[in-house]
Formats: sequence, C-alpha cells, structure tokens
Amino acid sequence: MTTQLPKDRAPSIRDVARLAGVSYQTVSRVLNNHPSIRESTRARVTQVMEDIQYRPNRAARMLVTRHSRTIGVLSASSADYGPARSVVAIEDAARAAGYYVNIANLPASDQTSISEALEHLMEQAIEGLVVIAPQVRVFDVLERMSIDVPYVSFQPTGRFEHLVPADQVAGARMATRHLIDLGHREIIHLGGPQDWIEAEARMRGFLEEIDSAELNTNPPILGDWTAEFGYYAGQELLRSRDFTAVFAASDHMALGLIHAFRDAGLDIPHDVSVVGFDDIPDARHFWPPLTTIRQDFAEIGRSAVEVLLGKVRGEVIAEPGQILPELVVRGSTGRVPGVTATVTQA
Amino acid sequence: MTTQLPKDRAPSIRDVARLAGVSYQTVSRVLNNHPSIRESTRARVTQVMEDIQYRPNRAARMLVTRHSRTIGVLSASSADYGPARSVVAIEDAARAAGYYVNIANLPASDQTSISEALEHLMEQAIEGLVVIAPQVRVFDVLERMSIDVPYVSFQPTGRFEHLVPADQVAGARMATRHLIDLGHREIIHLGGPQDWIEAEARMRGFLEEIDSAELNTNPPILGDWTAEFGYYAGQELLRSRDFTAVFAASDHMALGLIHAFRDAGLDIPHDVSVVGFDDIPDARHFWPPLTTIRQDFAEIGRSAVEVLLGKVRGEVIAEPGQILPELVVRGSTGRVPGVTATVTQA
DNA sequence: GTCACACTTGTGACCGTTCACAAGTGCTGC
DNA sequence: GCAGCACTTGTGAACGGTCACAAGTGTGAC
Repeated sequence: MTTQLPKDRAPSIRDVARLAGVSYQTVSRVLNNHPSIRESTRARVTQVMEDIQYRPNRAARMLVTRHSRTIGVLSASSADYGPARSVVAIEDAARAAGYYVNIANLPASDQTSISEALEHLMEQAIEGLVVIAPQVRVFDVLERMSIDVPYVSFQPTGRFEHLVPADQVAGARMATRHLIDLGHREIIHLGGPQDWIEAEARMRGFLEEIDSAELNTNPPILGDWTAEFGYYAGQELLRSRDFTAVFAASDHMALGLIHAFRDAGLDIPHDVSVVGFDDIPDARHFWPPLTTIRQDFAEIGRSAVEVLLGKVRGEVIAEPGQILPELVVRGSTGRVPGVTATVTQA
Repeated sequence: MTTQLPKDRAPSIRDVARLAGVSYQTVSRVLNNHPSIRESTRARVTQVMEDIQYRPNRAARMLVTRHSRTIGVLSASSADYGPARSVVAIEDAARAAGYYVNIANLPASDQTSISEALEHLMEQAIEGLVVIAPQVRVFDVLERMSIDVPYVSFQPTGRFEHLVPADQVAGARMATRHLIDLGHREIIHLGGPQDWIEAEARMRGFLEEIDSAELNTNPPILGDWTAEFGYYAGQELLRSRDFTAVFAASDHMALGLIHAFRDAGLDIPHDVSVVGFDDIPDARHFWPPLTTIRQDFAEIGRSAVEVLLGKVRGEVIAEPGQILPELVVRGSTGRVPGVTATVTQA
C-alpha cells in the first residue's frame, strides 16, 4: 500500500478511513461507539487508529457538537488545604466523567478580578461552573455578565438555588456546643473574611448556638483564614477581653491563636480552650492536638461535580443531602476549671 | 435595520460583520489586531461586538490555527501546600500570557495512572506540559507514549535538559550544615518518597554535606511527606537509634516528628533539633516554631511557565538561574548541650 | 422471485474561524 | 491623466470532525 500519512499535520479520520478502507463516517461511528458497525470493521478501524497513533481533534468535535465537555472552577485561596483538596477531587471526578476542568484563580476579590477570571473561563466555552470561592460578590458579577451556564457553589444564598454540600452552620454549632458543654461561658469567635459565604455561615452557627444557650454574645473578630492573622488576633484578644474559649473558623487561625496564647504564658487547654474548623491533616499533630470540625473536602468536591454535571445534562436530580461535618475532640479543649460539665464526645 | 441575530446559536463573526456592514474577514482582522484597519471601521466593529456580546469561538480558531493555547499540568499531591501554591502561580502566569491551563492529578504513581492522565491532557491538545509531580516514572511514560510536546519539570535528571528552578540539593545542604554548625554529629534524615526526584535531591544534599563534614552517615528513612508518617517515624526512631538532630524533607513530616518526640517526653530543641523543608505558612506557628528551608513555590511556578512558554514558542532563551532556597532559623533547632558551636543565621 | 426490513456503510453540507490571494480605494509623482 | 504603491477590504477554501439523509447489503416471509 502506497498510501501514506501526511507528515505536516496530525492524522485525521480521513487518513484512518483511507488506511482502513472505509469512509470517514464509518471511522466517526467507531469513535462514537455507534451500535450498528460490523465487528470486523470496528476492529480494523481501531487497529489502524492505534497503528498511526490517531487522536481525535477536540477542536473539530467541539466546533460541530457545540459541547466543550469542559467545566470551569472559579477559586480563591486555592493554595489552602481545603480548597486545594476540593479542587483535586473536582478534577478527578470530572475526568472520570469524561469532562475537562479549567481553573481560574482569583488573585483578589474586586470586581475586575472576578470578571476577568470569569471571562477567561467563558472563552473556554465552559458548560458549567463550580464556584469554590464563595464570595458574595462573585454572584453579583455572574448576574451582571449575564452568564447563563449552570453553576454550583458551596453555600446557599437566598437568591440562588444552587448546591449546599457542607452544612457549615451545623458544624459551627457543634463546635460551639462542645465548648458550652465543657462549661465555657465566655466564648469568642474568630471568623473568616466577611465576604466569604462560608465565613458568614460559620459565624451564624456560632451566634445561633450561643443564643440558644442564652449566653453572653461577644462580638466576633473577622480575619482572613491564616495562621498569621490568628497569631495577631490572639495578641489583641489577650489585651482586651475576658474569655475562656475561642472558636476559630479555620485550623490555621487556631494554630496562630494557640501560638499567641502560649507566647503569653497561657496553657492550652488549661487556661484557654481552642476549637478549629476543617481538620486539616496537620491538625492532629499540632501541640496540643487540635479539637476541630472535620469537613470532607474531597466528598464536597465530588458532590459539586455530580450536581453540576446533572444540571449540565439537564437531568432533574434530587438535591444531594447536606454533607454533615463532624466534631473531632482532641487536646486543645478542656473543662473550665471548677466547672463540672458533660463532655460531648464525637 | 431588520437584520437580527439567530437565537439558537451564539453570534458568530458573520453576524458581527453583517451588523457592522463589513465582511467577516474584516471582523477577523479586528479580532487579531491586524494593523491595516481603518480606525473608524475598527471602532464600529468593536461596538457591534460589545452590543451583541460576541465571544470568539475558541474551537473554530483552534481548528484552523492548530494552536490550543493550552498547557497541561501533571501533578501529584497537589492538595499539599507546595504543589498547590505552584499550581496557582502557574495558572496565574499562564492566564496572564493568554494561555489556558489544564490539570491532571495523579491518584497513584503506577504507570496506568500516569498514562491515563497524560492521555487526558493530550486529548486537550496541550502545547506544553509542566510536570509538577516529578516522579521518575513519569518520564519513562512520557517517552514511551512518544509525547512530543515541550515540557518542563522541577528537577534535572540525567537524560532531560528540562528546567531546574529550585536547587533542592543546595537547600538540603543548608539544612544539614545548620545542624552541623550547631554541633550535631549524629543526624538522621527523614526523606520523601523514593520515586520523587525532589526527595532524591534532598537526600543527596544531606548525604553530600554529611560526607564533606566527615560525619557518620546514618541511613535515611524514606517517608511520604505527611505529618502522619513523621509521627510514625519519630516513634520508630526513638526505639532504635541514637541521634541529636533530624532533618525532615518536609515541614509536615517535621511536625509529626516533633509530636512523637514530645509524646516521648523529649524537649525540642533541647533534646533533639528538627529542621523541616518548604517553610509552609503554618511553620512559624508550630510549637516550637520550625527551623526550615524556605522555597518560593510561587516563583517556581512562574518560572516554570516562563521557560515552558519559551519552548512552546520556539524561542531560544537562556536557562533561568536556579532559585536558591533559604534557611530560616526558628525555635526547633538548638546547640547540642556541652558543645559550643557557631550558629549560622539566615 | 421479490418485497420488506434491519443492518451497515457512504455522500454532501455545515460548524466558526483563519489563511492565501485578489481586488478595490486614494494618494503621490511625473 | 495615469502608473505605482500603500492602505484597506473582500472572496474562496480549508481545518477535522458530526449530522442528516441516502443507499447499499443480507435475511426471512410470502
């Protein structure tokens, strides 16, 4: 056979067709697993494809089908453990479902950054969007840019019916309840950044639980998730307030807090109890090992993809149940001296 | 004007042309910033594009130009701080350069996982590849699949001329030197997974420095980067060996080690000194604050993109200088009791 | 034998963009 | 007045797939 392959471009279905002695449409059918193809034909075509290392051209396919099989992820702080872990899970789940993932990070939370990132994703013709940086402003921009791809987020807001995988409020209530059960009465909340929906939810959970226990409500401090801020906040707290326990909205902030408290000569948990949130892998090796609320970030990511792809395909699926976080009691919390209380074990 | 837009498909360059009263080619020229376009024409076309929210179809463009403007990232452990931070930097840098990024995570390090991940990326028609999971096996698979896109990795290997951003060997030597300067003579290295090139480089640096100081060489322990393993290794070490210092190949492992040592009643750094590697943001808030080797993961990611895009564009650029890590001395290292030594300050 | 029908295969058009080439303008210089 | 040229614009074909439709097989029923 003198038929040979073009050397200046990748082989196409027409090349495969020629070598296999069939029409290009037959090759297309093999590619798409069309049912009515003679087994021998399929085998021959498949063989040729392997021989010449044929790879379908996604651009061509995309052009005609108008499906990119790509989902976008809009993410902030994705170097942090939680978001990073979720992103990995999203990629794995999407890949398993035959979808590609494109990520845009938010370098800042101003509207320009957000719309640039979204524009970048839209250029990719994404079919769905996971908002993993649930900043309130993102949704405004989404609406203003009249972006009409289906999307899911990690927290419910009044206006959006989109996904609610992890019940942040419940987690925050567990953490707070745990401290109350240990006899603490003056509890401070060190919250996350104000514009994060998750931060808001955790704060709300805290306030609800304090309320229902009819305790004194101390005004929360709003931080930025980092250990650095936790350290700073710890120093400030010691200067100005009376308290016996702190519920931090992230493990990192809890770590910084403990550092500040220890620098001031306080013993954890004897003098102050600290609860974190997330249960990052390091948390159990902190000193003292950190009591915290465990979130299954991987499961959250998987769930997000599942719901999103359902929407993309136009399926009517039941909203998934909320993923309940879990209280993990370790060494950073203890009873208030002189108070006998019932400790809730996880 | 009765010309109206099709409602079942997105507006195309021809729609824009019709509304602006020019040919589709003129619109294309506006899109590609062709120099010879009358300013008034350009303005008119641009206006129409905005009015009807025109977005170029990347698939069509890709099909004809044969450029995807997409780079791939093959990544392992990308929920860890270091890789995650680098990935974020890669995305930002690529986006700034007008490139899209596609990531494939390696769920495991067997050949099947690797080739599946690579296949996924190749389907996307990536123009370049960043290997952020520098496992030795990856390169074998790359060769065997006859993948001919340019790629960069984070570590040099004998066979590949590709990128060397961070000098892991030098970093490891600094860490080891620091311990030697403090008077330690029996130093153990807790290394990373054997098949990671980075782990190998850090171990090599350790051994070189021990050698040049003519100290007793203790066989390294090979772990998996995690705090969990560090904790386990710490327990094992205490059972079987004599040493006064440990150099761990990751901050996480260092954290676990310290936990194990403290559980055994040892004081850090009085009884044992520990050095980590990476300087994750939490490290300065560990107890004691961790002496470690700082790597600029963001810079490494940016540098990787810069070099890669240079290769993609066929430019002959000078190999970038190695990014030198930096010793950060904190509380987890101290002098060996009874020995007066010179402490190297960062 | 032939008709219906399922199974299998082939042909032309199209998706939205860029490329190669051609052609229309208007200005300058002689 | 017209050749020459730069500047600006337009026309046809292609990229590599899929879709809609048509047409060629072989089998069984009558």
